[in-house]
Amino acid sequence: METKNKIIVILGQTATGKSDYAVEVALYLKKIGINAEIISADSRQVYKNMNIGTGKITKKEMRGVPHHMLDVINPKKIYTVANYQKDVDKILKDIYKRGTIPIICGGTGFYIDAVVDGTILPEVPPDETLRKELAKQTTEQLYKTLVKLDKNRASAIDKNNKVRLIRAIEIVKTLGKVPQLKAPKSPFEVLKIGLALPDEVLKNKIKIRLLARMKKGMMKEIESLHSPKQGFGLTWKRLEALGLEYRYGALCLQGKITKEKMLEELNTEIWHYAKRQNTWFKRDQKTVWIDSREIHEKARGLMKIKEFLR
RNA sequence: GCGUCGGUGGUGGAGUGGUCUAUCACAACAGACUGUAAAUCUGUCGCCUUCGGGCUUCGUAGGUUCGAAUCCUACCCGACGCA
Repeated sequence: METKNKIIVILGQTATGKSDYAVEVALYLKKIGINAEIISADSRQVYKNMNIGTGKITKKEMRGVPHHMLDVINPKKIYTVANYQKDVDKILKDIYKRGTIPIICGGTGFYIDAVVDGTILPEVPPDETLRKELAKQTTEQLYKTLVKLDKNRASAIDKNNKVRLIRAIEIVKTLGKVPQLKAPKSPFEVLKIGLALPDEVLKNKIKIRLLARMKKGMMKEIESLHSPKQGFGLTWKRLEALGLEYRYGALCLQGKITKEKMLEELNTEIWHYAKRQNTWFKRDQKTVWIDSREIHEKARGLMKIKEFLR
């Protein structure tokens, strides 16, 4: 059995049941004599103390399967794809050394692909001072600047996308230009399994899940993240930047919106997020999609995985 | 019953004689994605289309006008006030 350089990816929109399925897969593999370890690919689950709002898997739910990339950093700090890529590369090396198989499981497509495709990101760390300076300018000015500095890159970025414009300028300032993102041959052999649900079913699941999270104490969690005594003392601004439940929860706790409004807006925002995820995932046509409600579909996924590892 | 205000596209809400299929926001749908990616950004959004354009909309029915979502009349509906 050759597992070196093989990666199983389990992806899908939020609320499709990825985490559970990943554990199922790992347990199944164990039964047929293969040890697997799960690597989370979730841009928010990397943060400590963000559990309910991110739907982080619990120790019990892991059922003894090793999990990585959960709770790796203080939510005050900004963690990026580049950090993720480096951390996971290391974990992958260890996993292969142990002779086990990695299962990358999560909904952050950008993170998954950065690892799996071996994307070469420009070696330019964020420069907060420069960013603050540039942020003062209008997008129009920034766009003009970028056109002057790197016409190629400018043509690929929408002139209204301030975040991207700033980052591009930041790269140009140290590298001279934004390097071509070569599509290097992926160092890995990858099987992507995608979990899917019909729109209406997913919308409903999102709704139910949000209410369940409220019951579990989501608001308390957000409140304590904000509190300097119990938690990390995250500013409201930071919480808002973390998005979805943290953003709207923070707005509600500040009294900027009512609880009803929060729940209503969150439902549509989470749905929007799910659709954005889908747009990303659809790009890779090789992904094997299964309906996560159907037991035989899940079994089909297991068979695909078994074949892949042969 | 009388009076006042109001009825605009899936929703909220502009527009008060021509440049109106009708600002804008939301929702809906599609898409982008080089260190914020749960973020950031774009497009479509009455109907038909051979993508040139064609056809029909602003409570309903009439009318005025070269021309009406916009003015007039009647009616219907809603809110408030007076009875």
